[in-house]
Amino acid sequence: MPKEDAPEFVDTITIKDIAKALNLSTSTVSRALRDSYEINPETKRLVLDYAEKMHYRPNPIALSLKENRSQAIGVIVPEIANTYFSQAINGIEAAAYERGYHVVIFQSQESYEREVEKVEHLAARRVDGVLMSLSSHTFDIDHLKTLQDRGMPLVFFDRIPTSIETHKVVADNFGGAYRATLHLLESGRRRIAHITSQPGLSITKERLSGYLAALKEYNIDHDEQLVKFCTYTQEEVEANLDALFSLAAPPDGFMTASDRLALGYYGGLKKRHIRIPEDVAFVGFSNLNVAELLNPPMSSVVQPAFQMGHTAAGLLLDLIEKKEKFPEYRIERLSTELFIRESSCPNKH
Amino acid sequence: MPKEDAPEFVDTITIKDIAKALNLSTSTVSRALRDSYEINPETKRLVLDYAEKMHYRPNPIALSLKENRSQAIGVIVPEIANTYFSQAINGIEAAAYERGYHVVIFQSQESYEREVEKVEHLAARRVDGVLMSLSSHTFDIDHLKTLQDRGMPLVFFDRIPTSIETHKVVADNFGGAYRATLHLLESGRRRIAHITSQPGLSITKERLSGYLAALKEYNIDHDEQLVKFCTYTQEEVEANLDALFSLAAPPDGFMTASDRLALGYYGGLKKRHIRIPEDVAFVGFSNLNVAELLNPPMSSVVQPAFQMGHTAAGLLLDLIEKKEKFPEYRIERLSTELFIRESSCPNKH
DNA sequence: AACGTTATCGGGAACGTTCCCGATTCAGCG
DNA sequence: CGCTGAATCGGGAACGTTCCCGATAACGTT
Repeated sequence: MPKEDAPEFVDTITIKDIAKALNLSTSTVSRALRDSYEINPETKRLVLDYAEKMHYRPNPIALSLKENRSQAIGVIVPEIANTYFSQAINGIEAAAYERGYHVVIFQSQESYEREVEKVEHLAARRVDGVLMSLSSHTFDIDHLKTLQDRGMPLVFFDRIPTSIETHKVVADNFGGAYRATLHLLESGRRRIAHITSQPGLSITKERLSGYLAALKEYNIDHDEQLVKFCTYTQEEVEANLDALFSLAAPPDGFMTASDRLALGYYGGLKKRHIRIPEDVAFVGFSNLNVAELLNPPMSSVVQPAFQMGHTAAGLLLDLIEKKEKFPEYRIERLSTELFIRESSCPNKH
Repeated sequence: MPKEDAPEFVDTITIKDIAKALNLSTSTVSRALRDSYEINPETKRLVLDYAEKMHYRPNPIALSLKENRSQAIGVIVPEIANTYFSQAINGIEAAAYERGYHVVIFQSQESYEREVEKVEHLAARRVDGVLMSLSSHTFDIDHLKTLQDRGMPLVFFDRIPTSIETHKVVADNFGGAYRATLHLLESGRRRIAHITSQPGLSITKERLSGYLAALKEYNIDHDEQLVKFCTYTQEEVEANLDALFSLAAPPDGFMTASDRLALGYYGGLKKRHIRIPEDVAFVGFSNLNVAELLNPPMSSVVQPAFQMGHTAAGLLLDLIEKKEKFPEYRIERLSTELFIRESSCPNKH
């Protein structure tokens, strides 16, 4: 629907204006600006000086139209207001910046519909590639398959799908969960609850496996009542805590996935006056920079978020610039680190 | 530097392809797609069906080139990995989304040079408007003045400049600081340190005024040794704490601005085993969602970050769409809220 | 029968840039 | 002296879309 409002007259100068002013052709100006060898040095100077004086800036939109690329990569994350993702985005931005690309950030808000929508948008905007971390409600990934089939370079990080062939960057979720659980077991806990995200997500499965592997090491059977798959509402936190603590054998340890869940349950436990670490030991899977300042300081498995974003973006840019003839898709697994703090220490005194 | 690599063949269909396939002209197809009255309903159906079948999506880049606008607004914030800003961005995204705009996010990383660079980029990319929060090292704002002079709609939020006339959205920094300081005074503290950001920033000045106004209420003179202007390094935290606690009369209360500073000094105090609130009472100026889980729970002045982003984006879009003939620039001041928690309570027992 | 209307469509310019083809000049060569 | 070939520049198409201006036919009106 065309509006009748006049276009903004951001007094921007074009190559055509320069040509007219200097009595040259647009081709000559264009070549002078790109420092082509077939332009007289004097003419070059003339053009360059005038362009400088008039603050000429090439129009990237015209470029995009011509070259069919935008020098921009799209990023879709579940939410920005999450320590892990904002750190990862920092890494992405750094990598993109180093190689002359822009970053366009979208949020799926953990919603499948929003995600599909954002993917459509990015495709329409002709970004040169897409970096994704799946929403927790995404079970069907046809939208991403067709995106890739259409030739769009695609790289996943953190929350990756299993059924798409491309580069993927993940943290060592298995190892992190394994060591965290083992740590709880070593400190004498035997009823360890695992609070995690949607069962469909890759990270959920890997962390669950790590958790189970540690239990097996201690010959402890998998009690399904101790594993809670969560969305992110507060009511759910309460309901799950109710369920857990009305068990005949309530949990004496918590191993939670993600920043959000860790905080939600940390708060939930404190509200119920369940003491940490006396009553239950607690390890989060989190990138919070305030873990140490919490009450008590929270043990947690930390992912190399910045690094993950950086590598993911690097891989995507390689794909875009076809550094490799036959992209042998690989999966980068970056190691996690377990920080042990008071929340999981054996009772003091 | 043109590369010889073949352009991606994202098999995307254009209006020209449809025209060729249906033996029509591009004009007809274009009009059919826009549901023009002067196109035969049958032809319309034909075109629409074919377009649907072939997944036709208009090329926004071509549109941008023609209309000289991008349906996108640019946002420049000091950093994304900051609770306040990521919340504000959420608000911006929501408002933009409601009105059919995209959001392109850039970080200045608290650096003046980066900020100038990002502003240049946004101008070159022909965003339809810019939303800004100044970096802490930005003292000269000529880059923004010329941006505005060139006709780019511009709205500031949070960290606003004084010498540019446009819409601005801020929190009630004065009121927040005033109430926070008053609260500390009421609980008996008399040597209240104020830790704040760079003196050049608007928010710094306003919060300082609030702090001073509260002191005046209690007839307490302004002791400049108690006010620390900070950048954000850890060494600085230590140095400032050293200075403060080697005073003849060390502080018995802290009123800090920003998430970063609050956390830095909270941690610094704890590391020195200075007890909160016994030795010093503490109030932060922060949007941390974990304030309650800290040790001890941290009192803080909370800004309506989401709301601020939302209104700022709304004002910008009004400006872009020229809803108002003569934009009477105004400054929206949203109220802050003081949450009192244990960190500033009078000694218990 | 000549003309105005209406409905329906096509041609082509324009947005800013690059690039393929030429076109012109002029020095130097045989 | 005519030809080759650098050196230097211009014309115009193309990217995908919209829109102004016509063009054509089939009508209905006097």
